[in-house]
Amino acid sequence: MVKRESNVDRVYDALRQMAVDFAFKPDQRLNESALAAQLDTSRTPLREALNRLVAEGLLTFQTNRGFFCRSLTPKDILDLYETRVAVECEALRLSCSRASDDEICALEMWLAEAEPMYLSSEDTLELLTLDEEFHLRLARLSGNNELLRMLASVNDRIRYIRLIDLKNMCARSGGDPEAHRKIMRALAARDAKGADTAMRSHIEKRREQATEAVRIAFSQLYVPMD
Amino acid sequence: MVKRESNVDRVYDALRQMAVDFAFKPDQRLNESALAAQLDTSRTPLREALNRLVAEGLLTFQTNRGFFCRSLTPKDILDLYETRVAVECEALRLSCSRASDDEICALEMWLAEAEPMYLSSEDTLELLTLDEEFHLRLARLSGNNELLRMLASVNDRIRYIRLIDLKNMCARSGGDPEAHRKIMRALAARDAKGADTAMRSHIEKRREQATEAVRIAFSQLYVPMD
DNA sequence: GCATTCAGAATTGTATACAATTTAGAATAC
DNA sequence: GTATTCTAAATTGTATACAATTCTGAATGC
Repeated sequence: MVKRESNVDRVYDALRQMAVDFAFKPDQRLNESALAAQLDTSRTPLREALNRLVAEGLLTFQTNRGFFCRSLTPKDILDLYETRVAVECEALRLSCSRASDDEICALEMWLAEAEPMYLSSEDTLELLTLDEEFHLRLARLSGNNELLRMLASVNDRIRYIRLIDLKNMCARSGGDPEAHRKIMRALAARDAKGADTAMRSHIEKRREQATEAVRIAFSQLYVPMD
Repeated sequence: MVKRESNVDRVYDALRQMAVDFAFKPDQRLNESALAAQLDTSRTPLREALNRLVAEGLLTFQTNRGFFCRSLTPKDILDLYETRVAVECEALRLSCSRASDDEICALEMWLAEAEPMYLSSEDTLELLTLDEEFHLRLARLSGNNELLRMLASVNDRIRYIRLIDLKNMCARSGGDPEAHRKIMRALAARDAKGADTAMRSHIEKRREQATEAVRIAFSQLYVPMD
């Protein structure tokens, strides 16, 4: 057998993508043999990858019953949004005193370039990707890799929820394209307190809308024939 | 073969304990066959458990080379302490508005009971456990399970560093037993701002001392014959 | 001495086999 | 019709085998 690159990593990446991109339904049980066949590997490396995803919180596991797509209760969603606040606000605070003018300027330019797309795009998934990228780039300015890692992890876990939220937001165009600029202005002014306030209210607003969007989506599940 | 409980979980717990309790030296390569024999299992479930620990950040993995005990650079330590600030301060902020008087009272009583031990104990490991428990109990008052989980994860990863720190602190009795009470007083008064300040300065002081302690410990490595 | 080469040993990567357990569904009783 | 029991099928749990790769250390050349 000839091998050039890591198979487990490939399987892990593929599974992670599937989990994040809603290929599994909440609470769905994953069939190991079927998944292994689909990813052209055997159950041994597959299970190693699945175990990583359990540790990351994307899947759950029950002895003798297997791996399941993790579902989120409203409480879970609240907890995760609060965690986002903790991570992003602290990262922003650090960025205010650490990021160089050049780095801030570069992010402002990226934002200016992305904004037209953000305002015009019809593709909800693309919007979500843009939004996530802004927040990740912002967090990266803190220079703290752990905070960045945690933000990425939280993002992955609420991605499904945020997509529902954005779909809803597009429909009624209730988004606030100013929010990101406001955060950037405070950062550029090295105004840690103002940045904290702007970030908090931005995430909080998104959380409220997401909760509402999820409520609507759930209610629609009960009248699926329209 | 008769089985009553999960083997992978048992192996995972054992490995985690070993990793947290310094059974592996930094950057040490773990021998799968030896570990499997030691834990009385085979390599298949062992590797599943090891993969979980990689996802948690306690170990690292290199294709075709295996699993390694993760070592921490000074930068890593700084990042982790900053993450602690982010998580604990936000949890405390939430606790200030959410925790019931009864819960706060119960934690104050626990602290009062633990303090004599904290002041007198010679056992550094016991001190560390007490300190970790206070911080975890405090974070639990936020009602946010994700923040709690993250704090536990960070604690596990800097446990080795904190032990070095505490050993050093005991030697020169430079600890501040007032710090925890101060945080509790602000919490009881529902003073979110004061609590934030107290927590920040507490963790920051510990971080500085830990960095110093690690520096001393490292320097001692170069003169090991005394 | 120091670097390089190259078997052989040790170790990791993973497919497979089979035991243990759970699940699904038919048969039965009420 | 509903609940219960039981058997067969499906699925998970893990030990093992062997291929692929890396590591070790002796032999060689400079």
